[in-house]
Amino acid sequence: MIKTAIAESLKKAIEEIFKLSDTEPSVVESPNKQFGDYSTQVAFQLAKILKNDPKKIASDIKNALEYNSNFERIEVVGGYINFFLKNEFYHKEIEKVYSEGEEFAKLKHVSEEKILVEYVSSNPTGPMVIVNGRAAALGDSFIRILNWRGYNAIGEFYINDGGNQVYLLGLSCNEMYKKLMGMPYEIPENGYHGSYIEDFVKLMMEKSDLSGMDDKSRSNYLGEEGVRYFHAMQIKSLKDFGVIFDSEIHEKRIREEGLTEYVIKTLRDKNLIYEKDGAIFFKSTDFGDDKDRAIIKSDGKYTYLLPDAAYHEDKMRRAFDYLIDIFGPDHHGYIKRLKAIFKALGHDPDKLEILIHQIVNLVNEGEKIKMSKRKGNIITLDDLIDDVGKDAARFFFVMRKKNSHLDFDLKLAKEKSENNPVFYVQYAHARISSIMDFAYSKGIKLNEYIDFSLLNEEKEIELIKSILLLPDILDDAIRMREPAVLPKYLIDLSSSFHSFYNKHRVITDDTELSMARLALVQCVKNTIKIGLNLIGVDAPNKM
RNA sequence: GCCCCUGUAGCUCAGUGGAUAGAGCACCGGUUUCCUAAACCGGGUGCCGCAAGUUCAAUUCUUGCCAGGGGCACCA
Repeated sequence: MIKTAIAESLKKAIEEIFKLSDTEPSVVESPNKQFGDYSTQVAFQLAKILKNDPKKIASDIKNALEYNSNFERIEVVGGYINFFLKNEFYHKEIEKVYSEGEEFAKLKHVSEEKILVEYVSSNPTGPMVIVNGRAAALGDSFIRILNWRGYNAIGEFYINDGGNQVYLLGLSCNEMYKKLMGMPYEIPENGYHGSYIEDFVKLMMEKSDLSGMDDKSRSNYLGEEGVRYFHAMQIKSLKDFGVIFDSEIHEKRIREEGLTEYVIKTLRDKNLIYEKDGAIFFKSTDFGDDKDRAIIKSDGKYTYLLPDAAYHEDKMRRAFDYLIDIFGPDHHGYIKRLKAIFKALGHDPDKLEILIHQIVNLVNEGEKIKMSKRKGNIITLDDLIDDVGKDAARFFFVMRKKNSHLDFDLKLAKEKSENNPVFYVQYAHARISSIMDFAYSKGIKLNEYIDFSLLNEEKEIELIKSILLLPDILDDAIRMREPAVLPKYLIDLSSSFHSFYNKHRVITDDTELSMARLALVQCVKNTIKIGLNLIGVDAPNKM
């Protein structure tokens, strides 16, 4: 917010002196204290346009700016303009933050746009695995941040309960049933092999009499029931992970409502499909794809793309203005064809944004754990939560940028308590709670007049600066679609706090100063709590 | 063969056109009669994978190459 204010006044000054209206001056935090609090290199950019010495331009701008009472002074070094802010500026700002309390940095209605974020959407054929946890943490945090900053976003889970995998799940379960009954069996190669299949079938054998059914009806039955069972299991895991979806959409419903037929008809009317070898192909190459994609197989069954296209049609019919899909790395090749068919259906492809996150490797004792869903040796999200806790898991998943290949070291995470950043941040919060309790026991309360101008120590100003960054950080997270900036910020903020704490006492004999400092750490506490909540991590008062 | 991601300190990673490239961990030393020592303070490391190009300015953008990971269906 400070940056944009400075940028605004720069823009004004530039307009005045040089009659240039379309410059967007970038203001950055100074890399070094000797260069002030903020600085801009706009003079370098203007040098080219104005064909003049950046030094001269910088000092001209400086002269036009000096009326601003927020600045202690403005210095020109080379072509850089460095801003030194008065402490009074920070006092005013922290007072505002203080009055906002736990609503700090929260905005109302910056946009009327309805945003739909689809994420996780794992097949209901087994438990949640680790990589789903990454998608869940990423999507949920992103939605929370969007809404905190005044956007209108909801999260949705798409349940693939209408396609081939339901059939395969049924087959696999039926073969498992036969195995458990001591009959000859053969689990299909591309079927599901995990021990969770056995658990499920055993449960079903207790619940109902499967022996009276023939293979086909038993297979169908187990497939249908299995999808329900595993979906419920997944939703439960996500809930334990702090992720709750605003909406769930069933592929089955999409099919039943005739949306798939609508897609076929629309594409046929536009002459965008053709038959080849008994299958129906969509001309995705017309939209930049590498090759045309089958939407109906020669056996008459739909490929994944067709109902998914219908699902996206459904999203648009529900009057969303902007769609974001968060997919795993194995779906990157799918982006082109999905966007292609989305466009073919008459929608603006710029309204559909697809984000890809990278894989998660589990590492233990320095060795990667090889997992194979097919072979059934998987580690589930539940296992991870049991192992390292929800808070650590969520913090870690979000801490890395989505494009990084995340190595999740289980052993380290388990024994982590001493070097785990999530504890570092939570500890700062708990520590402040403790200070509040102490202050209360000394009869100091916060609801009286606070004189923030008493805060002039270097550590105090640094702490205020750090607090004031939150709105910018959240907007960065949104702009870059990268919640990762938030945990990083919280670590920095906590570090500033711990450093302040070790140098200065909050509660002293000086009541006025004690109150000002108490109010300051209250702001830190609120900021940490807000930040942690936005990534789904608890902010404990005691540790 | 084609496509995607990554390559920065011993390790894990920030840094999405600007000043001397930064944190944490690990390692060594110091700090507690005092609000939580899960903390703080001090100590040092870099052909920013390589090579060209664009630019006043490149770790950042472009291209090529090298290395690691992932993906290339009438699977989902």
